[in-house]
Order: sequence, then C-alpha cells, then structure tokens
Amino acid sequence: MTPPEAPTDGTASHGETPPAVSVCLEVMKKRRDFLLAARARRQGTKAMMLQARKRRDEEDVPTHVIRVGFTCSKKVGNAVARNRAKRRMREIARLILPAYGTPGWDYVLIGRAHETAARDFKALQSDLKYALRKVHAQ
RNA sequence: GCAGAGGGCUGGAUGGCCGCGGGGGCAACUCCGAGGAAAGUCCGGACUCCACAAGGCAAUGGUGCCGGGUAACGCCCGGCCGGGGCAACCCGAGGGAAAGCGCCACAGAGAACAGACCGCCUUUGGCCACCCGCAAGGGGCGCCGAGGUAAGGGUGAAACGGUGGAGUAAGAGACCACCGCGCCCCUGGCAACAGGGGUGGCACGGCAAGCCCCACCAGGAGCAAUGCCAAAUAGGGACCGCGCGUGAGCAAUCACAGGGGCGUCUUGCCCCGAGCAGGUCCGGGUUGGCAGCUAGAGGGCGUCUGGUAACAGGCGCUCAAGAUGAAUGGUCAUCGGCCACGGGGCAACCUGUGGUGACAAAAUCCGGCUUACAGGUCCUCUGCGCAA
Repeated sequence: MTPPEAPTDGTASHGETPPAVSVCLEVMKKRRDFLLAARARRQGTKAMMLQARKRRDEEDVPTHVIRVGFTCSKKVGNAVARNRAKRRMREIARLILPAYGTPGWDYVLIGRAHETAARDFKALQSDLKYALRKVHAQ
C-alpha cells in the first residue's frame, strides 16, 4: 500500500498523456453522469472511493477535459461533516487530477464516514494517486 | 470569601501559499460572501396560485386569569391569584364541576346524596369471675346481645367544613365565637382581583390534560408556489396537401392486374404492393435555462421624546451571501485557551512534549418558540461570614 513516489510524468505509463497545458478540469453536476460513472470501474481506498469512466465519443464534451464529481451520502455525517469531506476531496482533485488523471475520462470521488475528514492531507493525496493507478490498470 | 438567584456577551486570532460562489468591468482588477442557534419545522405573518357575493349555521382544529404591545401569534411586557423558597427569585394548559355523561386505582369499615373496623356511651336483656349476706337476695369486672354516637385511632391524593367553647350518657353545625364557604352591599382598581360590612346556614369532594359547555380565532395549498423560454427524442390528436387497382374473405391470406430487379427473348425467379423523414396547430411527459431571489413590518450604533415595561415615534451615521450534485474554503506556521505527563519552584508561576478545540452550516423572506452547545467573560441581586 505504499503510495507511488509521484514522479511528475507519472501518467506517462498510460501512454495517452496530452500536452499538460491543454488539460482542463470540469465539475460534473448532472445526475445521469453520476449514474453512468457508478456503473464503470471503481477502486476503494482507506479514505474514499474512486469511480472512473472513459467518455464515449458521441458525448458532447471536448476530449482534453477531465470531469470530476463528488458525492457524500448521509452516511458520512451531518451537513457540516459532508461539506468538509467534499471540500477536502475537491482540493486533492484540483492538485492531483491535472497531472495524474487521463483526459477524456470522468471521475467520481465518494466520501467515507470519519476517514475523509480526518485523514492526513498528504495521505489523502497519496490515496487518490494510488486509486488512479489501480483503476487505469483494470 | 462561601453558597445561591436572574440576565447578557463571545463562539479562537494573525500571517504565507493555493482555491471557490456572486456583482461590477473590454481587461487588468475590484467589492461582497453563513449562525446564535443557519437546526427542529412547532406557531404567527408577508408573498404566490386555487376556491369564494356579504353574512349566518354546522363540522373540524386551535386558543383560554386580566390589561397592554405587535403586521400577527400559542410570542413579549406589566399586573392578579395559587404553590415553593429565610431571601433574591422560581413554578402554574390559570374559563366553566348547581347543563349533562363518565372516572376516582391501591389501601381502607366507608369514595358521593358514603360508612361503622378499633373505639366511646347507655342498657330494665342473657351468661358470669369476684364481693357482701346464715339464707333469700343484692352489688358487679368481663363477654355476648340490643341501642346511641361519629369526638379519637387507623387507610388514603381526597373521609361530607376547621379550631375553641358550651352542651351531653357519650356525642354531633343541633347551638355559640372566630376562620372558611355561598349570597348581597360598600370602597379601591380599566380589569383580573383586593379590603370592609351584612346575611345565610353548612347546603355544594376531586378530575374538564376523559367527553362536554361557553367565549374568541381559523377557506385550501405551498418558492418543488407561480410565470416564461428553449432543446431534442419517441409518440398522441385535429386540419391541410399529395397519394391510395379489382375480386373472395371478419381477418390472416389467396388469385388476377400493376411497379421494380435478375435474365439474350419467351417461360421463369425475387422484391414492392399503402401510406408520407410533407406542412400547420393543439395537448401531455422529459431535460435544461431565466424570472420569482433578496431594499424589507430590514439589521447595527448613537441620540432624543412618550411609556413602569414590552414597545412606538423622530433624527443622524452605517451595513448588505443569493448558491441549486448546492460557493463562503484547503493546507502550513505562530500566538492564545483547555487537558495529560515530565522538569524547576515553599507558592504564585515558569518551561518542554503530546493531545484537544463545542453544537451546528443559509436554500423565498421576516417575527417567535423549542432543542443542541467545549471553553471564556460581564452585569445586577439575595443569604451567611469577615473587616470597617
């Protein structure tokens, strides 16, 4: 479970890295996108669950875009706890996904009770990198 | 100082780096960005749509001492009454029980027009210890019976007025005084009510938070209200336009005719054979967007006026989230709070390490109520003690 020591070109192993400048992060808000992602690949870690889906060509989203959504059910806690979990996930997505995610894919991060809000921030980032590596290896 | 009562405030701070939502701007950039409860969604309104002459009646729900405040309230303020506390102060769903129904467990003899268990008293009734007497007989404790009584004991949340007197065999509102209660009058108060006087005769137990009666209030649904726009997919209806061979059969289908293709021609084989990617309009569903959407009974500070107060009014200054898979933050450091452990010190305290930091996040907007809340802090008051 050692997190990868994050080389800057870590995504090169996937062989489809576009020029980093053009990678663009968007937030998903539509319910159907979440439902589609929920049926695709998934990978759990200690503090969160990652779902990932490669978008199909006919979808009206530019191919250089990475889309990301965040979900916290009531199981995570009350409104304050859910908001905090979402904000931390949003922050690591902003830090990690442009460098480690694959353009043309949708990612959904799902919060877990207690862990997402309490886990050390560095460890949380490593979790996401690990989950991305595993989910693209499937 | 100790113990207690009431009320208010606060809800970590600063900085670095990286971000988010909204307004303005061509842009650079700039301004603003959650709480005291934003919570529960329990009351009251504003605002929308639907229904509806006014009004009355009925049903249902709610409210319930009196007066005031308020847009309104079940909220707030002041007062009254009852209960608790030495006191500051606290608590009370606090209208009606002679309109009616119902209920009053357990205990207890008896619980609603009640009752006699232990008692108390009387006794010319029966039995009889014992005493007097030679005897006849007399007296007579006690028990039983008969009768009187409800003072005392005991039960209970509550026992059919309380205390005292007089009275009596013992007793009893049967009588008397005071208290209580009912009615009437007077005084004070806007009122709830309080005080006083007279009178009556103990006649009238509690529960209305069981039903009920009385008075007052209430049309329904809610911003996912409501209004508008757009898109694409499948499909419904109406009209228009174009098109639509015959026979048999309910129909499926069959036969012939027709069109197209293959094929050198004939024979033959295969396919098509009734609707249309046509136009306009209507209604419904889905998705998205815009409006509603934040300047209003607005908040804060200061001041003045009226009012005991709640509050109302005037003046001046000042403040301003509008998101919608839902922004208002993430991270690091320092300081400060608290806790644990260690060191120094008589102590106050100083210092190191580690941990912890409550409750809880706007969702149309206001006024309340209720509930949750680590720690800190301020004011007023009461009792006791000490000092002066």
